[in-house]
Amino acid sequence: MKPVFVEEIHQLHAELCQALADPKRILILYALSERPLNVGELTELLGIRQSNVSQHLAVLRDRGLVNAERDGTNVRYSLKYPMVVAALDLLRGVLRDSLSDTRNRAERLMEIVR
Amino acid sequence: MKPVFVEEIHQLHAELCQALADPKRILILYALSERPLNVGELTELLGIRQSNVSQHLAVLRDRGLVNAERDGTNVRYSLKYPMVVAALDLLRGVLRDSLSDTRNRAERLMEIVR
DNA sequence: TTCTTATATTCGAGAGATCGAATATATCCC
DNA sequence: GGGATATATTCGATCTCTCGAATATAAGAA
Repeated sequence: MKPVFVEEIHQLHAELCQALADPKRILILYALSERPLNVGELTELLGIRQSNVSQHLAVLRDRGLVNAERDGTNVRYSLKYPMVVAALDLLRGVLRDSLSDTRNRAERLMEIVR
Repeated sequence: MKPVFVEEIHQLHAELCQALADPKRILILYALSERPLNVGELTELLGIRQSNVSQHLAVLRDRGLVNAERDGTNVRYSLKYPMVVAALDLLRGVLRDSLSDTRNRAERLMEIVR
């Protein structure tokens, strides 16, 4: 495998992470991990403009992370790879540890300052 | 827990993902998962400017993903949470599946077009 | 066809990310 | 102290992201 392809893999890998790098898209993915939802339901859930929801869904579609199935006038979105949510869960664990570390460090510093 | 805090968690979660959303930072994290490295070694590995490496390391530091330990004139960086690389591995798996799906779809389409 | 509802796309403004170049800081050695 | 090396930061240009507003498309009902 040529180095140029290796770099392209890392680019795609980064673009996948980029798709997760927005709080609303994270919410969308977690919601879809429960059950498929159409755009209207997601719009109500997120409490933002419908066009904005569609824009975020377009990002997730571009990255191949969701399926879109038209059902009459609705479009039903579903999660394509549950592993994405597993990855998000791992990162949430990292976040928890990181916050805990930060808090403990702050507490130690407070002891010294007191 | 108040809704405002829930939203802040999703914001932090997204910021964590954002830290992974760059090919060079992904390479840095994978390299550090093998062993701690100093800035010079990372610069050589990535083949980019030293200032750029420092900038990427600053992002990872800000998000609390790496430790930086000064050793004389060098600074040794190490991975703080191996789970981050586990999450990257999961996403790489998703990427592989996604590419495989795309290829298979293209093959089926070629059958029809032929 | 026209009307209505659901969803998608386009556009432009503002915010944010990335880079190289230049400069600053920190440590060590003399 | 001064000089050398390693790393960090700042600055400005360019690019990308996100949003709301407006508009476009698609399907169904009348």
